[in-house]
Amino acid sequence: MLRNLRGRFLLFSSNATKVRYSTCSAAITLSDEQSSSVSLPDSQNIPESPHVSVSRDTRDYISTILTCKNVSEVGKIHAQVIINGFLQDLPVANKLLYIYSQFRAIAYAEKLFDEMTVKDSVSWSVMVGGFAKTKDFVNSLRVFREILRSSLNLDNYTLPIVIRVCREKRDVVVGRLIHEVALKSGMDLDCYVCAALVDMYAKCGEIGDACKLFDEMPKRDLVTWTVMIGACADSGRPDESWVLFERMRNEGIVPDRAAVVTIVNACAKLGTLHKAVILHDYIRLMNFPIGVVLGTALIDMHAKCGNLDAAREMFDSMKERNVISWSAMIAAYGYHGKATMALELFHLMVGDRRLPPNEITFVSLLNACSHAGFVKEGMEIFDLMTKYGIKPNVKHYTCMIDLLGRAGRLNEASKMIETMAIEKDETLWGSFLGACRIHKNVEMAEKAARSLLELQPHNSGHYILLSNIYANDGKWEEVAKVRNLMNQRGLKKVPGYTWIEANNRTHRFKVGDRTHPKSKEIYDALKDLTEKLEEAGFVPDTNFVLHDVDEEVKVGMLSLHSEKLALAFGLISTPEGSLLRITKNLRVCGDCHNFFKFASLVTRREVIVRDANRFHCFKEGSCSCGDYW
DNA sequence: ATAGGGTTAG
Repeated sequence: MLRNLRGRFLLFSSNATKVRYSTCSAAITLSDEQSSSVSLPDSQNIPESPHVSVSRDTRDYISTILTCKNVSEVGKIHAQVIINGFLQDLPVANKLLYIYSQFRAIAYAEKLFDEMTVKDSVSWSVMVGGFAKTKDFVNSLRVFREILRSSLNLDNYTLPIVIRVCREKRDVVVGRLIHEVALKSGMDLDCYVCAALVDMYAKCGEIGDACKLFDEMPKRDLVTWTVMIGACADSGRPDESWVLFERMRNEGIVPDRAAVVTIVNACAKLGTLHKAVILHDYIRLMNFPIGVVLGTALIDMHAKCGNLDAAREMFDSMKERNVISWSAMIAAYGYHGKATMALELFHLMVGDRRLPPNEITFVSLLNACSHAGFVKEGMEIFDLMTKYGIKPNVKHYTCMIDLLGRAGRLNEASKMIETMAIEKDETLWGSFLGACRIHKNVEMAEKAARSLLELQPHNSGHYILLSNIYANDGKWEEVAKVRNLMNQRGLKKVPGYTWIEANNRTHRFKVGDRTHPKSKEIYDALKDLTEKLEEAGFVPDTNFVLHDVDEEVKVGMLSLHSEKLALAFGLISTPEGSLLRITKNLRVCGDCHNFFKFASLVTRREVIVRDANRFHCFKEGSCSCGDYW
């Protein structure tokens, strides 16, 4: 029978290559040997010859194919389909194609596809999807191009696949081309296609196109809303995610788990504690089962909204945790300045739990060490990476440069940069430059700045940093040069903003802001506070003012920093002794950091400041970061 | 018969 089958099979594959022949005959051999272990209708009655076929209908075959647990089982059915002459039956053949591609057995699918004498748009679509599933984007798009060249019509099933391929490749040029082709074809694009397009544009950074398409859609379903909510969060507008989520629910659409995870993620980016509380209450109310993914998202949200205890509570309550959950919790301790807890958790993870860490776990850990000034521990962790088979990438090196640099070990940091065997990026040089600034090393700073301006000539932050360094060194000519260069290139300083939550509302301040209705009271309170702090020993650090002006003017400018205005506002508009939560889009400057320390002592207030990438918890005159700001 | 969205760093 085996010979019989193989011979029959070869008739169907006259153009088969040697490799293809061997793979397929192997499948048939396997299925033959295992026939007794697979339960199939009529399995005892496999005919000796295809001509004495016991006829089974299309639906029978399809449901049998769907019960297959692996490729060899499919191969067995495949053989029967051939024997009984059902390969001409398109639904059956397409289902076989589909199941092969689901098992990522793309070679089998391809061979079957080549053998099919009749194909329809489903067959082609399944092939496009099969290649996409195995991340073979080149072939996926190749098959799609063949569809375009053929007389087949485009359909709403193939389009989402290829659009997704463009998303994965971050190829908005091809993505837009496909969009245009689809529009020109005159077909109606359904929700699947539009959702895929919105997502593709958003992930490629073309948020304008994503919004436009979303607004113009006649109908939006849950996935479309979810995609748009995520798109807003990814493009730095998590406040809009929140609004969209409410709008969606007002339209009567009930979120599912993926939608909830998306909004939790947006809320993490938003960083507002009261919204985090509302959202978690809502999730509890709706009785959403909290699995690994949602649980991990909630850990991250609570931590980034400043509630480390709630994050830990979530972590402890989870029945199942993966590397991502552990890494999220380790990272949370890290940016809250609790390096000891981060290290402890890591040792529990790799010790008792025997869970292998990944490269992100190590970024989180190294970051924890640099935030807390744990130089020795950081270096140990860095060495440990290789033992887990993880090669340090540029992010790990950046943490190390940060760690060494902040600790004042600029020579070691510099040596590390020189000897590392990987390509250096702007974040790495930026880290080094920041350290040079803290420790006022002009020569090293110049070297870093040169590399930086070469890599990113349009990032104004680098120019500011360099001119600050020159200014602090009294090199006013150099300051002017850098400033001119910035102006020539049409660059502006990124504005610094500070937000503070008070009475469930968020208030925003910028330098010297006078737009707030309570402006007068804020400035009075700030003046009053500054006097008290100076009595307690606070000395303004004018190193953090750029301009070539008198000391007195510099002090005046320092006092206008947005974080100080926000602090003053918080003090007068919240009950005495209550915790203050402040967010800044850039890094808090050294003078403000010191100011907040004194303020926490004098006002007996705990202040949590979340800046560009870290939390600073000020309490009784000190900060959780131990001044490794 | 074939299709779209969700978790950790920077």
